[in-house]
Amino acid sequence: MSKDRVVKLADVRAHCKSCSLLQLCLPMGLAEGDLDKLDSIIQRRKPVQKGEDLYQMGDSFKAIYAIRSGSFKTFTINAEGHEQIVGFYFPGELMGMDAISANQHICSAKALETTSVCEIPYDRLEELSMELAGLQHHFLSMMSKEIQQDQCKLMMVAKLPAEGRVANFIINLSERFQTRGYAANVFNLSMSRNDIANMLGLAVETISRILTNFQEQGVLKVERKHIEVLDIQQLRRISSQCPSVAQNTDKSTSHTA
Amino acid sequence: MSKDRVVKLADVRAHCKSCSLLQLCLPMGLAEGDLDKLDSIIQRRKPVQKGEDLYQMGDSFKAIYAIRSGSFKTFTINAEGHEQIVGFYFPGELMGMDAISANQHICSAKALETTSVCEIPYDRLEELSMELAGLQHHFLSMMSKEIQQDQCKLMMVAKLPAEGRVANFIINLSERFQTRGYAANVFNLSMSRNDIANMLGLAVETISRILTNFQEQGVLKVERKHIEVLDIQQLRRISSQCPSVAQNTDKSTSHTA
DNA sequence: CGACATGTTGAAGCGGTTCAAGTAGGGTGG
DNA sequence: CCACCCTACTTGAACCGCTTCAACATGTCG
Repeated sequence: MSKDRVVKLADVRAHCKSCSLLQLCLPMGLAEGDLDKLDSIIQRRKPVQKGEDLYQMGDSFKAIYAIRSGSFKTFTINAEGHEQIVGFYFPGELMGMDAISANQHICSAKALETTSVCEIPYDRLEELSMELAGLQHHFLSMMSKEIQQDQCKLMMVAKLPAEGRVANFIINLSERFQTRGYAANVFNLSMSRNDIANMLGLAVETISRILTNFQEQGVLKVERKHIEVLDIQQLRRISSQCPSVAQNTDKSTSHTA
Repeated sequence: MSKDRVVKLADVRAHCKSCSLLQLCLPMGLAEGDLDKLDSIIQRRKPVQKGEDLYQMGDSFKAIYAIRSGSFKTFTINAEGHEQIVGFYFPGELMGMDAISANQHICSAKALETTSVCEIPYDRLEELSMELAGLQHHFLSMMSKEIQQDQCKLMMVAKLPAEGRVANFIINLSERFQTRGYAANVFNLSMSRNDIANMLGLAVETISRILTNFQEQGVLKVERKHIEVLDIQQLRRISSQCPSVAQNTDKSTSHTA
């Protein structure tokens, strides 16, 4: 579709080169020429409408997706038909990396709002990674970061009481928005209370009560989906306080260390 | 051990080519010649003693480690000095992939028993991956599998009640042992009850009680670290039963789907 | 507007934690 | 070899954080 010199004006803004997420997303750190190579394999999709699935559990794995705008939730459906949310994804983030191993998607991805994505055919990406060391490194790095973040979520859900989880969740969103150039202290939740509760392993009512508490304590201002962070320090305090639990200073296995 | 041509006798068994974990580990699917190339960059360490750290949180990232025998736990220490266990690792599995992104380890890895590892210098691995498509693909695949497994853990901890978590944990171990050619129904826990509790987000006492229950119900035979699985079907049933929770059939965001 | 989904608030119940006490291995030194 | 100690593990009972159930409030969309 790309012409060259003369015509592709309207086209341009859809390319990595002119994308504001360049520094976050897969092409980070690539030289100009290499960027073009990556750009050439990326396909753009029409926007995914709110509630629509980008891919579903069990779909064969064809591509990694980078989000340009909007947001997704990823989730699995278990035997009883219950949904378990795995994560939320925002602009500049990659989705689908969990599917490489099994060669099929193990989560579904549903748009939380009208969302646009770049589709990166995976076989082409592997090929190109053989050629561009920078691309390979950065892709591995993004997968590594995904591992890191999943492990953080695990620790949060395993160790923090309800308040801590919610505080942690808000801080995490705040930081991700900030990284993308949005305000750190004012933002909108694109996901429902139900989705938040589900991911954090809590009941919806608990989320509701905690948000109300935070508001009463002057930590947050909450109005439906609109969140304003008033006291980030306090949020951090709440999110890092373990219940009590001396539990494991671990003199156990460490008769050497 | 195998006597080969003439020379490298004692050496041979330490190489990928003759390693029984070949089909699980990083070199999976490589051709003979390529295998030698990978083999040439791998350094072998002397065994890590029980309780000794292979690496610690904050250490600069130099290498990925493949386990040859024994087991590790990985964990972080939070602000209050409490340990949070991230995972357990067994022969044929890779550790340290979470460190690529930050270029430093975000977990510590401690040997649960005397353990031997192969050290794979990461810069050499990236270089070699540029050359060998099969290696690149398989490495990405192993990272993808790590993501998958971390997400499974998250869902388990977020959704299952205590019994389900323990059942799930046992099944997971059983499957991993089986894949490695050990018995699926009889094995030893190299980690303490404390470590199990920690990873599952439960109290030690709860683990103890649940194991006792399982034994009384005839699902397991438990004797200290020795576990025998008597009724795997029942274990699966327990591990997949959500508490009650219709919670999220999600007619919500899906006014399209 | 009416209908349905989402979110909030209150009250009761329970699963799992916490606290407390006791048992049992495994290693060490006498 | 046994006595001892330390740690891991087990068991019981009280407590509490979160869930569940129920009712209501508020948006949102056909």
